[in-house]
Amino acid sequence: MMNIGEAAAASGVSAKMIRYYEETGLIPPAGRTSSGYRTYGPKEVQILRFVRRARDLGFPMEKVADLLALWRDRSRASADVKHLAEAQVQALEARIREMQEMKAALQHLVHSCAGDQRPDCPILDDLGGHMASAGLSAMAR
Amino acid sequence: MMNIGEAAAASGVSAKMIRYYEETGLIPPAGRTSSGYRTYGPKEVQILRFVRRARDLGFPMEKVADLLALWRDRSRASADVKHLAEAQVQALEARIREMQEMKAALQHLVHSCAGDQRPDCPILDDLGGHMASAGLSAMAR
DNA sequence: TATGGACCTTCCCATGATTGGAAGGTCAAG
DNA sequence: CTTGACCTTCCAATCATGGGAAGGTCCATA
Repeated sequence: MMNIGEAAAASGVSAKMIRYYEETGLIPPAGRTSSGYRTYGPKEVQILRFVRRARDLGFPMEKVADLLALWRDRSRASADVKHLAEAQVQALEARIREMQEMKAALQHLVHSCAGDQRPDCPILDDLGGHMASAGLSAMAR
Repeated sequence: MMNIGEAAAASGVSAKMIRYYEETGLIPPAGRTSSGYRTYGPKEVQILRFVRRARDLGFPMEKVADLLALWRDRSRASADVKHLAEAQVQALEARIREMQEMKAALQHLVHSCAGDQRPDCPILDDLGGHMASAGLSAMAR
């Protein structure tokens, strides 16, 4: 049995976040010693690592909760899990695409800027431009 | 002269955010009518559009403030602006790379999952795995 | 001129995930 | 027995944004 600090070190989740996950119900309340310290065993650490890894993979907390439920449910079909993961891949793809569009637009501006001592700068001209800038403005951020 | 609602419509920045930008000092305080309404002219709307566009391009607020300062400074060199924009391109590239790594890791898992009725699922196996998962865990999110 | 509705004002709250700190209790080693 | 490193709870801040309440203003129409 470990205390919260050891569990944090073993799982890669900070003690602060472990308490937060418990408070929000993502993970079940930890056991307590007679003096009130939280206790964690290997199983709990594994759950924490699960959460950590899923967060690393970009799953929002809500989806992590879904994954945890599937993980705990021995009878679930792997198709359910695969579906969640595929949705997450698509969410990542969408965000990547968005950011690539931003980058392309910005690079275009960078390339058209002399970058010397003169004050003329197409980048600022574009940013302050009088046109509606409808294209990029439509991008949800 | 427009009121805040008209300025919001003309700039694409919500009234809420206009007040917030003013409060945080990103933009100077707007003029007021005798009854306390904020007033905006074409110049102010242009500034708001500038902010909006820069945010669309992924600039964090802090960098937007830098860009605004350069914009207002008639004597600045275009190199300064270009430098900021290049840094932003690199920041975007780094984030894109991170997310592509996440996506690749997740796709790898998806491909190795049968996705049928059986409960065996490499995705969950990996997430809860006993290994340290050092590689991806090192990725800052 | 009164009234209604669409606007404005300020103020507070919530989000999501995380970090920080203060005040106080506990544990283990010296 | 003291010291320092841990633990506990509670409260606050972050960042950019949205939601809403309570109250004032503006304007068109009845």
